[in-house]
Amino acid sequence: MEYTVHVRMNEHLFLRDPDGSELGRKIVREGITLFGEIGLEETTFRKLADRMGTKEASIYRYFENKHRLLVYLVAWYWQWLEYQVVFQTNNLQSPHEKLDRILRLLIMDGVNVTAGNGADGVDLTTLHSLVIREASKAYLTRHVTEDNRQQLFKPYKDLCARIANIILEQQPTYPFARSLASTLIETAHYQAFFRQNLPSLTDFGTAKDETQLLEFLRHLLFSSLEKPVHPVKVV
Amino acid sequence: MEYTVHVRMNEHLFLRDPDGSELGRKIVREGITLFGEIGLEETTFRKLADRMGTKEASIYRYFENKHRLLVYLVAWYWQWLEYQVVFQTNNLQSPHEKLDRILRLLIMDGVNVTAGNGADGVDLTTLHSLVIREASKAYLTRHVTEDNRQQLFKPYKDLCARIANIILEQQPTYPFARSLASTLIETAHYQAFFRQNLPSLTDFGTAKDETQLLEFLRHLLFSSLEKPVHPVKVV
DNA sequence: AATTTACTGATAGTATAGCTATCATTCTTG
DNA sequence: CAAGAATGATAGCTATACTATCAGTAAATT
Repeated sequence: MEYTVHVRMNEHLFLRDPDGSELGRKIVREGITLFGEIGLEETTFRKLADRMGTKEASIYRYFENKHRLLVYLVAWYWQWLEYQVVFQTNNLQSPHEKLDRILRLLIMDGVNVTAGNGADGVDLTTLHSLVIREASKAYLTRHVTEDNRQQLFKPYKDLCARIANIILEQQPTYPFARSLASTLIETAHYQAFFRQNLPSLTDFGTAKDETQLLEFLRHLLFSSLEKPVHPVKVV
Repeated sequence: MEYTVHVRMNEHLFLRDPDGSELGRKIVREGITLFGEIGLEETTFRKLADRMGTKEASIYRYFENKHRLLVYLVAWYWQWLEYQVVFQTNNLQSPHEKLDRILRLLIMDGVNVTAGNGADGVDLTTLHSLVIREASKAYLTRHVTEDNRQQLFKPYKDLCARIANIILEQQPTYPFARSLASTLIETAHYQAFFRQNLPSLTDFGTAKDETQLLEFLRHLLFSSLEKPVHPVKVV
C-alpha cells in the first residue's frame, strides 16, 4: 500500500511555506543533509544555496535565518514522531505496551526509514541524528519566550503531553508525568549522543546498537511508575 | 574561617592561563556575566572587550574563540561542583544521604553562593544559570571528538564517574550507573530550564522554587536503584 | 492571446563577526 | 636599569548575515 504522511506546519515557522514549491522542499531536504554533515554552526545559507544550485536570497525568502530553518526541521521531526506514536500505539490495549513502543520510537527502533514515512523524501536517518545533536539548540536561546509565544515549540509540547497521558494511563497517581515524558525524550537523545561521542558518560560504550540504551530507558521509566511517590514535603 | 577553593584548569582550555593575571581573571568574571546576560550566540569578544575596557585582541591572547571560553567556564563549573560533592559528602555514612546531597547540589540548593565558594569572585548564581542554558552547546558540536581528545570534558566525566561510584555504593548491582549519573545531571539542568521557559514540559510550572524538581529527581533516582534490573536480552 | 501575478536568478551592497598582525608602551623581574 | 612579558592601539582581511533591486520566466487570470 502506498501512502504519504503529510506534516502540516505552523505558519510562524517560515516566511514562505517551503512545502508549497519544489525549491522550498529542496531547501528542507538539502537543509537536513547539510545540517547533518557539518552541523548548525558551520552551516550558512550561502553553502546551502551553492549546494542546491540556487542563491542565498532565494532561501531567505523561505526562512528568516538558519536558526528558524533548524526550528522548522526539528518541529517537523516532532510532528512526524507524534504521528508515529499515534499510529503505532493505536489499538494497543496495555499502556505498558504503548510506552514500550514509544521508547523504541525515541531511539528510531522499529521505524521503516525507507518507506513513505518520510514525507517529501525526507531522510529520516539523517534527520534523527541531526535532532540528536542540534534539537536542544532550537530552544536553548535568549529568545525562547518569544519563539514559544509564536508556538514554535508546540509540536514538542504536544508530543510530550501525549506521552504524559499514556504515562498517566499506566499510573494515574504518578505526579511527574510531563517531566518524565520530557526527560525520556531528552535522555534518549543525549544518551545516544554520548554513546557515540563521549562514551564514558554512559554504560553503552562497547555496544554496537541501541539495545542497552533501550533497556536503560525502560528501567528508568517503569521503575518510576512502580514506586509510590512520597507526599511532597511542604517547606 | 576564611579559605579559597582554587580550581586548577587543564592547559588545553586556554591559550594563556586566565588565572595568572588580573586581566585574565576579569575575562572570566565578565565573561560569565556577559554570557549570562545575552547568551552564547549574541556574545562577541568585541562586546566583552568593550564592557571590560580592554581590546578584542587582548582576549584572543587568552582564548582561541568564544566557544573555548564557554568550554572553559563550563569546565570550571564542573570542577567546582565536583569539589562541592567531595566536600559535602565527606564523612557521610550512607550512600543514600550522599546521593541526596548531590541532587541538592545539582539544583544549587544548599550552596552558600556568597561565601568563598566562588573562587576569584566568580558569580555562582549567574554561572549556574549560564550552565543550564549553554553547557550542552559545549559538547554538541561537530568537533566533540577533537575537543574530547584534548580532555576538555574531563571535568564533566570526572563528576559523572564520581556520582556513578556513589550510585554503585548504594546499589552495587545497578548496571547503568554512569548513564544514570549523566541523566541526573542533564535532567537537573534542562528541567530547570523548562520550568522557567517552557513550563508545560514539566510539572513544576506554578512552583516558585526547585523543591518539586528535587522531588522528581529523588524519585527518579531511588526508584531506579530499588527496582531489580531484568537480565539484558541478547538480540 | 494578452496580461497580470508570483516566483526565482543574478548582482550588488552593508554591517558585523571573527580573527590576525604589527608596533609602541607599560609593567615586571632579574 | 636592561630584558622580557603583557597590554593597548590601530589596522586590516575574510566570512557571515543579511537587504535591496531588477530582470527573466513560468503560471494563472481575464
